[in-house]
Amino acid sequence: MRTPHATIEAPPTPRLTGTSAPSTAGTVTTERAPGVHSEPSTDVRTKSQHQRRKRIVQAAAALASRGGVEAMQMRTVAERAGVALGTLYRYFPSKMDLVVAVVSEEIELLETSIERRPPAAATPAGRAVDVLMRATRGLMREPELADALIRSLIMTEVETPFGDRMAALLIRVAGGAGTDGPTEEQLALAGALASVWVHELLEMLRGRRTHEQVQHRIEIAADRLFSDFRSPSSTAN
Amino acid sequence: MRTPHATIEAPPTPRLTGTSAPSTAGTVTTERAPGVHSEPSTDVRTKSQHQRRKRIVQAAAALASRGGVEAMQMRTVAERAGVALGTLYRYFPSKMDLVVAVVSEEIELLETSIERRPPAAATPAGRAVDVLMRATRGLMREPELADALIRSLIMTEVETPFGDRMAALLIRVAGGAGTDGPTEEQLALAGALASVWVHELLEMLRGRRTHEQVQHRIEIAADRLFSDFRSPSSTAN
DNA sequence: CCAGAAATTAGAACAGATTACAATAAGTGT
DNA sequence: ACACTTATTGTAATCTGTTCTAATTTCTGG
Repeated sequence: MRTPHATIEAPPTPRLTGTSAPSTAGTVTTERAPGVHSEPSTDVRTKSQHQRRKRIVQAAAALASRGGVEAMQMRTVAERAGVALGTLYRYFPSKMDLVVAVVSEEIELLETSIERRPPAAATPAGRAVDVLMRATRGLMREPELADALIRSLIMTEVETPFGDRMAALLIRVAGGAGTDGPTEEQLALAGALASVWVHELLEMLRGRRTHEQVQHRIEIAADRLFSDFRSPSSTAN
Repeated sequence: MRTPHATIEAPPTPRLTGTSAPSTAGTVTTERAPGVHSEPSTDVRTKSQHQRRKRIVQAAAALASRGGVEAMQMRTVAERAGVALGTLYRYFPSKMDLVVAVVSEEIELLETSIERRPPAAATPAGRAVDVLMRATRGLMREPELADALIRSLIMTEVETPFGDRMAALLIRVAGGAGTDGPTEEQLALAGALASVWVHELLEMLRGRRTHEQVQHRIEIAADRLFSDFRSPSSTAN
């Protein structure tokens, strides 16, 4: 038998030598290595490891853009990235971890895009819808990839900053968080909207919704969920 | 290469001989066999097929209750159900189909339970929360199973009556549908609540939410989403 | 009860993810 | 430069879902 998942010691290096860990955002295998102090964050042993990781994620994304997860086979990824299969597994303990890494990049792209051109709608709900639909369009440009990513994210044991991250983003654009961060309730509502979005996205990927239907449904949900979010004025803190 | 999934002809028998199909609710392989007339519903060739199917689903559920999907291996299921691997695959073209079948049973149980003891809360939202939390408790009795099922459902290519079914149930208990069925908007709202529930359930399974937190979040969402559902009175049709 | 159609079976075969391992290359501290 | 720890590489092996096949059994309609 074999360990199904989780509870693996630490990523690549993190032994007591305090050397490093190639992984940056991925490799979130559910358990922290006990006794191992902090994490020098993006602390990678060498630059070549950074690049190696990058090559891997890149190769993975490229492959996934084509035939989806199916096409993104570990052997192929390793080959394309120019690393040995074992190495690939050292960086990403499972295919899911790799997928998560790919997604993380996508989200970062979205966040950047939002910063560059913030949603302009008048109401908090409107702005939230804006963001979600922008994300939707972005993802739907590569349906195979989107499908693979979304599903994998939902499936995985791996820590998924996804929902929380999207929720935080929504609160931000809706203009919700006071100086001491968002309310419990706001988090709940934003989280709810995020999960509705994910669900609609999945339905769209399954071909059971058109872009319009998705937008409509998200609008309906957003209107209700974000109705008493702070209006665009009253920036009291 | 091999066909990844979907678009398989018809379940077990459905050729032109109009014989039958062992499968009852599962086996939703994304495509109907073209040209094949209606479906005599629960029309199974023989009773033994009914039983065989039952044994299979039963075995699958039992296994999943233990180690989750991981433990529910096709070979093992076949063995436990006392059928050949090939037969298992004839009944359920893929593991997902089998999982769907297992879930269907669970949902049926819930529906029955709801009928037997309808939610008593005063508001539509309250009743919806009642139902969802009851479902949650039921599922959480077998965490491994629940986890396996929920995830698999989200992952699969297979038709998932899940969301829609739960949405329908919610509308029913909330007292929403007029004679000509629920509104588009009601469907959207109930669907939204259902997806929030699924998400929270997942988070709970991941150990990131307590039962209370889930309830709280669902209440918050339900209050907003079901606020203008028909009040408990005015049963005009 | 017989002939043909469909189902079931046992078991081999295949595919892709994951693991194991021995040999070699790199990086580090002194 | 040396000894030592950690990474990387190749490659074989393992595990599990899925497919295939030939032989056998079960049905169904006369």
